[in-house]
Amino acid sequence: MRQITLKDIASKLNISVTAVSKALKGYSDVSKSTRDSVIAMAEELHYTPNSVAVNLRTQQTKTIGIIIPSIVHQFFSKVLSGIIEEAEKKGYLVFTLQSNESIALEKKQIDLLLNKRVDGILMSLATENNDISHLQKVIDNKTPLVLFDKISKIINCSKVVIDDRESAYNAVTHLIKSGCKKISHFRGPLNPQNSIDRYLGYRKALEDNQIKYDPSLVYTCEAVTFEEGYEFAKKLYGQHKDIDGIFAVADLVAVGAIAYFNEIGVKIPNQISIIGFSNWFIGSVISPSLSTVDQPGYKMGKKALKLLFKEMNPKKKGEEFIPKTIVLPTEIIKRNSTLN
Amino acid sequence: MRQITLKDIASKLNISVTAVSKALKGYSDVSKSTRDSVIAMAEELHYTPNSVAVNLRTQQTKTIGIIIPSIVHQFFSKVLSGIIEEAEKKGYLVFTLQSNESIALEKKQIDLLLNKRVDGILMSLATENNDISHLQKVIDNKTPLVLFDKISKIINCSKVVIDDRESAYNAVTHLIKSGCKKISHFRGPLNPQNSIDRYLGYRKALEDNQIKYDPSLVYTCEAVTFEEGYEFAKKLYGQHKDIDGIFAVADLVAVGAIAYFNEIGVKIPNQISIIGFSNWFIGSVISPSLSTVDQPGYKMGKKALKLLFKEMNPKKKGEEFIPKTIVLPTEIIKRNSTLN
DNA sequence: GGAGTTTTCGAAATCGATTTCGGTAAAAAT
DNA sequence: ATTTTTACCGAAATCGATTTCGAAAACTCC
Repeated sequence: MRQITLKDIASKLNISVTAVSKALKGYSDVSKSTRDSVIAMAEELHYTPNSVAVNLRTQQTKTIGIIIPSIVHQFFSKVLSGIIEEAEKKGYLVFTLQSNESIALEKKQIDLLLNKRVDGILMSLATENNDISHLQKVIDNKTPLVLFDKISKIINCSKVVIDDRESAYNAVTHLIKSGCKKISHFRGPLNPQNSIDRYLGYRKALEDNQIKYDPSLVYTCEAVTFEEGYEFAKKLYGQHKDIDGIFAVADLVAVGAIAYFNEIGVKIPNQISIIGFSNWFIGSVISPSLSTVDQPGYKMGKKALKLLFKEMNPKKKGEEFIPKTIVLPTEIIKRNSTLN
Repeated sequence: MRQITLKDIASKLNISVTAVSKALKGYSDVSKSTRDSVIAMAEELHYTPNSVAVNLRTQQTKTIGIIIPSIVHQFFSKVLSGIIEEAEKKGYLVFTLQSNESIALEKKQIDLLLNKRVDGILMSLATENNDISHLQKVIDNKTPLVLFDKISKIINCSKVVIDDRESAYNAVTHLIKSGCKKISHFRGPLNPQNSIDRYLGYRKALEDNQIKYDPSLVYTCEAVTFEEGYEFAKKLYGQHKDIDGIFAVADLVAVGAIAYFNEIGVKIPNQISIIGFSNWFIGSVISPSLSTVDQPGYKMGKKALKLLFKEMNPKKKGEEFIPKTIVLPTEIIKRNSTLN
């Protein structure tokens, strides 16, 4: 049983394929009687247009591609979810790919998507990396591209981000306002812009509040895991019994630290306050619940897609598109791991 | 700047489109010299075949569709991740859609995927529901279909599942072996087969160990949330101070219960043992860490895809495909919320 | 009734790649 | 020298839908 085509309908009704196509698309140069019979026959045979053929003809596929470092990840899955839902509403389907933090994979995946002739591409980059030849390729290809969250500053395209520096600044300021005097930072890897910015926000907040920066209070999480949070909490507390605040680059790390302090009986937030980053679900169900910075994933996905659509369908045809960067606001979520 | 086509290469070299196509596809009836010049020119112009055209010609799109109830969900995102990676290796891209537990959306999405002429569809159903007309439509359409995890028994297609009944049986048996005498069950909603089976496994385990079933010890979680776990733990403990074991339909519910007992100072696992289901990440980082049943999401995704490919590419053409059901083994993960 | 207008229709081109089939020229065989 | 084989090439059909353009048919109007 093959798929029903226009030809099938045409031959059943003894008219031309042209007439059938026009009838179904509501052209004015078909008589009401043929239109009705065509529609009836299409209904009867359960005709659905072959989008592959339509795509070839119309030169657009009504699909977009998205590449994210990882799918099994609260934040990215939220972004993904937002994008897919929004795209579906506008009649677009989404190819999802995960780069697993590998630039080589990213390059391959870009090629796959371009081969599929997607109408646009959304990306969050693997790691902050200067090799952006594959991104340039997308742009040279005239395929609309929007980067979000983990972006590259040197590529000229639309972007949706949060202000990591300011968000971190606010988080640390919250610690200071609640009375912390000696604040440690469990930072992220050295390369990604996000973790650099959060680190810089941490330093700025100290500076603005006349707290001397002490490098021995900064630990670098390479993998950004629960275990790192736990281990660094242990190390930190071993060396600095008077520590009273920790700003972690991610909730998972913060949760690891909380686990350690719970274990050894250090009271949170009374003795040590802890604040994380991203607002993962886990932070809301542990004890004490974790104060954190809410990173609006779902919204980011929707915004990124909106930007992409704008670029895909310019108001005036042929108009040069001007890339735009949207900075989404974040919000401090005050829970029980910090004092008010 | 348009995409480069075979025509472009042909006209540059003053040969026919046919020759170019053949050269690139390694046909034997092209001379080495023309082949070389074609390949060189293709390289130079950065030619990539237009897969839309190829798809139309070859009548397959090298894409598959997947519909899951939710993306922002540990288990489903793991399945999704497994599927996408495996598909990519075989040269297929994946359209991801989420049904949000809505049958109406599921129907629309099926239509979308069929319109796109995907080569196969993978699904985990919204809720156990007897309306499977849309699934039948897929099968009538001769599009390969594989269901996983949340399946429908009445539809005749391949499936990948775990044995919920047996897994639950093992979980409850673990509680009993570790000394529990009065065991409560926080079950899932009444309709889904999964939660029915887990409930049945619970009853069977009690029965096989001569423990009388007491309906007042069973609570029904409608939304399967942390909050429900918390509330039911409170209710349960209010009425049955001598309760010593809880089997929760999902880790989230179990974690909610643990939160309550931690709050009121009831010792886990000494006074009450708790076991969950699914092995979500969260269970490994709370205190006490949660014993649970590991549900192999990543593996399930890969198996489901493998089955789908088998149906998509039968060894002998025209051979009738015989649906197959794979039951994946689960494993009890013993952590600190139960005694050994 | 003839000129002009409107309605309705379909052949053909197009999108880009693939593949069949027939044909020409050169090389090999007789 | 003639036939046969081999190597190489390209026109055309195909996949399914869309759209342009020309033409036929029906109708209006004086």
